[in-house]
Amino acid sequence: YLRNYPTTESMPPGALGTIPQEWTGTMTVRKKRKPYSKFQTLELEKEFLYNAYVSKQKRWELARNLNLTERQVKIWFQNRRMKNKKNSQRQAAQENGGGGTPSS
Amino acid sequence: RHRSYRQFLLMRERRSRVFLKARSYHLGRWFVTHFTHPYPSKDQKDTLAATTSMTRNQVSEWFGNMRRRIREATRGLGVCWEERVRLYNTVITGKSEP
DNA sequence: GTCATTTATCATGC
DNA sequence: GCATGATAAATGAC
Repeated sequence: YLRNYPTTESMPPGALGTIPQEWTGTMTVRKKRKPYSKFQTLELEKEFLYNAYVSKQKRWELARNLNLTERQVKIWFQNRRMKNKKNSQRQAAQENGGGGTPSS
Repeated sequence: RHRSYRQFLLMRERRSRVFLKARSYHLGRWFVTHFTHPYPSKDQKDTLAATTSMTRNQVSEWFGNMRRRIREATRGLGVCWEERVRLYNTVITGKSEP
């Protein structure tokens, strides 16, 4: 079933392959992750508490006020929803599986 | 059994980073050589699918995602695909254009 | 638009 | 120094 597939030998060394500029032969790097400031996180959390899904208008305002891009705000809400979900699942599993006090 | 074996192979393919990188690069090369119209036809998708061990639908998804993500990142900036691709990473990383 | 998953980096504790 | 968790960011699929 395995068929031919392109190899990395045809690519520039160290290239990610998925960054558009690389396709033209330009060397690029993936964006480094920058943790957000306390203020930024707090404001985002505040809005998240109000609504887990942010509207276009709100997204634009947040991006402007927090000096982020709309893309970053969008991604933050995505990640935050996933975090929320994971936490709820863990809590539910703890309640069901543990069946009460886990210690002593 | 066929299904699970197929699934197994797909998962293994998916786990191979080298494969995924080369696959994207291959599709990306097609993208930049068709800047005037980066919308592969059905036949072109089949060709690309064959050379990358993808399905036609995966190829469609890939181009759809890429066009959308590039367009969104460079909304209001580039007028053509070539310019948008050139600007993409500088917009994402927030660095000023060289 | 979303979600699920993965990747890469930062921050922290040891 | 380095395991480990938290979390931007990227990616494939829907």
